Amino acid sequence: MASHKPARKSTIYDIARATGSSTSTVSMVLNGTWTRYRIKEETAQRVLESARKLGYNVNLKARGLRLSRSGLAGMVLPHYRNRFFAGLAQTFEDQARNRGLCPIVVGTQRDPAVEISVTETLLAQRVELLFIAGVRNPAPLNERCAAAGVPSINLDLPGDGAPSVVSDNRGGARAITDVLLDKLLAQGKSPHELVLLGGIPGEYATDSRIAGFRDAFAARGIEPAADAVDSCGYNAAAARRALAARQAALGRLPAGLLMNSITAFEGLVQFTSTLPAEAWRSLVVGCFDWDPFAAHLSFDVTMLRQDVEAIIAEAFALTDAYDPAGRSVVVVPTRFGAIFEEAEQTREFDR
Amino acid sequence: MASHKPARKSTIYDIARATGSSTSTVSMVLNGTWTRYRIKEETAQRVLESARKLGYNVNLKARGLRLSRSGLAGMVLPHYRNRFFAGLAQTFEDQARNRGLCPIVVGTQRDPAVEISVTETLLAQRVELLFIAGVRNPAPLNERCAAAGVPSINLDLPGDGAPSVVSDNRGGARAITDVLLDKLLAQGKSPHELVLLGGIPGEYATDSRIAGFRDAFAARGIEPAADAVDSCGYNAAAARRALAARQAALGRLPAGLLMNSITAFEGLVQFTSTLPAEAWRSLVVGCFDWDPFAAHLSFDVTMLRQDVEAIIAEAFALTDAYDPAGRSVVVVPTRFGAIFEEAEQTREFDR
DNA sequence: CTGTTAGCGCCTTCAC
DNA sequence: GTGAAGGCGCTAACAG
Repeated sequence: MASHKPARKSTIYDIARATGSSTSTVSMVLNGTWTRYRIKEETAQRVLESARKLGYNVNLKARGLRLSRSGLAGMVLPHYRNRFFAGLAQTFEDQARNRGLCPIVVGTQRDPAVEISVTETLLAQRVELLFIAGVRNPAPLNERCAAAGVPSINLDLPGDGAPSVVSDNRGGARAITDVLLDKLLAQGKSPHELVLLGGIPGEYATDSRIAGFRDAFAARGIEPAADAVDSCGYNAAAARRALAARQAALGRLPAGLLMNSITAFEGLVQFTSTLPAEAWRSLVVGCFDWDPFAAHLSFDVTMLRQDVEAIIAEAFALTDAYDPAGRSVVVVPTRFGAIFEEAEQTREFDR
Repeated sequence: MASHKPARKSTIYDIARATGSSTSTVSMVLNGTWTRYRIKEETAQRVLESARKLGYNVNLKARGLRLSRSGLAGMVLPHYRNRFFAGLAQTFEDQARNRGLCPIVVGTQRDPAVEISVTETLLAQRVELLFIAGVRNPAPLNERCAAAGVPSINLDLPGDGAPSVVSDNRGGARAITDVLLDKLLAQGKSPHELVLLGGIPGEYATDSRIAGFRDAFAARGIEPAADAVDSCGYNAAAARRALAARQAALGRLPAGLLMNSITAFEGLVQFTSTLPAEAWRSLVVGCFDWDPFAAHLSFDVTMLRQDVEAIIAEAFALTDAYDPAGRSVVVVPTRFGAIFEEAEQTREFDR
């Protein structure tokens, strides 16, 4: 029974010929609109069966061409290597499918050239909407989408080129800083020991987090140390270097550390792994973003989690009532919790 | 300058009209084939400029329809939450782009119904090839691809429905078991203490790993303990339960543990975190798959890494010389190394 | 050197 | 109830 016809897929013409009916009849039956056109039940059955027998599969390109609707939903992100982006991709796929769209997500490696070319390809595929996450500068992408009349939404960073949905970085930073300050005080340490490490100066998320960090101090009528904020970049190596510098200057590590990304946190872990336990045992640590294993390291670490479900849901909502001229910014709360709570959540995620 | 025409994208007709030339001229110019047809330089420039001005963007659906080539490459996988799948996705995207294809990867959550529907959607989009990873049973998917005349390749599991490329699970298991046995002996412990935990009986990867595990023992003229292999499933909760049972029966944990997945390893970490350090401090642990943070837990753990680059490269090679009747299986070596080596590799991955 | 034309596979009005 | 016809945007002959 091996069908030896891999060359050409069967079309509605084939099945029209096979059933002795016309293409429009076949089309109607296949689209379920046949009841409205009172096509004979029997004809419909014949068509359906023939379609199955011929291994028919709609050509969405042709349909899309005709209907000028592709049924595609696009998303670009830098990579899948942290919980935030992996979660965004996952959730996007689920929600897109629920809406009858075919999700197509592409990683760009934070390379602006790739970002552009991917966007253009997606546009050329006629995606019906595009979500953009983790891009340094979304403006050129938004612009191309606008020119093509395709709604684009920026995730996790606001842009002037399109509506965006962002997490509440400032509020989250405020909350986690509060926790760390309390822990520090409980240890009898000075609030001035608390340091915010990592991120990029001028970048939206970093700036918001710095503001939240300061908010927490201000609420207590105090100020962070003059050198409390070091936006040394997001990666592990940079964090290691920054920590080494502090250690050299201070003769030890600061008592409290708020790391601006899971990769910066990784740098901390790498750095301390070269040190005796006494050097870091009682550190008070916080981190933006999270990782299931990080919860089990020998640190007292509080991790912040972004609500990817809410972010994607808001983004879809924005496309539903898309205003090409609108520059709205929707803010979604961040959540944080004890490390074991986070670990629990991981577990259920992976059945 | 806000273009208020989001409704209709411009087509080659628009630009033909604008430049007073014909659609074929425009098409040739836009496709770069115009030199071959000796179209006047000046005309070409005029077309190009007009295209830019009108914000023209090819409709790949129409082109695909005409050429019956979509330029799309598809991949399905369960999720992005471990290094293996995230790496596969990443590498696939890179290599697909290098070949001038637009990668489209979709997560299925290991839900067979989703797997089927995603495959059909991808086929309907006329992907030119489909890579299938982490599916319980690829046969129905392969079948649908074959019916549509689309090459499909199974990754990491062989199927009788299509060619496949798998990692050398048996060889890897053999190698890592050797390492663990040596460590155990160095501690003066019995090889019979070594346990292989996790995975699914009858599943290809699990079975190969069990075979490799036994190989390592056989090479030394010994045999694992009768209850050394416990294929309790892949998830953390199952591993926790299995460990609890061992602990109850033995009064302590076995001295050597080879975990069959990163999630099972997570179960081990969760379980030991409820125990005093003496209970696990000197455990000898190995793990299939890896995680940057896992390398920094308080365990002596050896992790196995699958070569995603090689897997994807082999898969593309198989599609190049695709034999629809072929059932070839390409085996790619696994690598493993000290935990710090792995950590190093992570770091460079994330710049 | 450039324009005309005929589809690619599908859907939808409009006759019959 | 069903068939014929037009066209979505593009490309590749084939004529000029």
